[in-house]
Amino acid sequence: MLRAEPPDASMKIATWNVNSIRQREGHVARWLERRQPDLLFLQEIKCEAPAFPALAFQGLGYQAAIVGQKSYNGVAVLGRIPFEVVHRALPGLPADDTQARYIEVQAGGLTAIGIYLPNGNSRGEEGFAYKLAWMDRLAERIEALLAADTPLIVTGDFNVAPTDEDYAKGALSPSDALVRSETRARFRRMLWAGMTDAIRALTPEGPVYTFWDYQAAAWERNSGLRIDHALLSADVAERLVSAEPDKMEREVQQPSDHVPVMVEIA
DNA sequence: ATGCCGGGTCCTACCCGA
Repeated sequence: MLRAEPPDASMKIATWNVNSIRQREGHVARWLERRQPDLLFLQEIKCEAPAFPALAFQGLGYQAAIVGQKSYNGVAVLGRIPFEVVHRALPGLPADDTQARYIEVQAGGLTAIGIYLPNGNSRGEEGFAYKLAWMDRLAERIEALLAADTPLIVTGDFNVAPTDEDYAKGALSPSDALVRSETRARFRRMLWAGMTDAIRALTPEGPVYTFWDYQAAAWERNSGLRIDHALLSADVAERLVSAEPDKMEREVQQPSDHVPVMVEIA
């Protein structure tokens, strides 16, 4: 007689904005071998699916699902556990929106969403309005899943520094789309809906950056931002063991400007 | 106030990032 599947003993879920997967294939492969995540969400792969080096990752035991786009954006997930893709675009966006920024999967008893949230600094107020609308749709998606008691993690490049502790002095203008009050209000809406900011749950104070600009010696001056996040539903947050950026990846040759962030769930 | 660097692409100046 088969017993019901017990919850997975432990899961490691990571996110990484790689700033071109073709430039960072080796970095990702080495990181998979070193850190062994169960799921790794990627952002800014900057290519369509046929150009994604899926075979290289398959050789390391990881299957890929790709939501590609030429030149800009593009997200993917690599998994060493079985997963099923359930959405390849954020529900509620206009049908003619072709920007590749969202992937939703079911894996290990969870719903896991990887996002590349619009930056909002390009194309003036129109670009900022696009960011805010995207955040409204994301909050609605989260609220719908929570209303159905779905164990949930939403992770990725949010392009939001939630508080003034989340960016180095001088790293951003107060009018930047990453810190504007309208942006932060929408991030808070996701927290108020019931999501836990995993990094801040374990490190309530002080700088915990995930991004350092290539320019102006930002890494050397530790002029960073905390904009890559993992938000957890309450039942998942109860199982939270660790949530940290891997700063070693900013030291390597030709790094991404973002480092990976990994969450471990008991 | 702008560029700094580093991706991308109609391959070469320009767009985008945060």
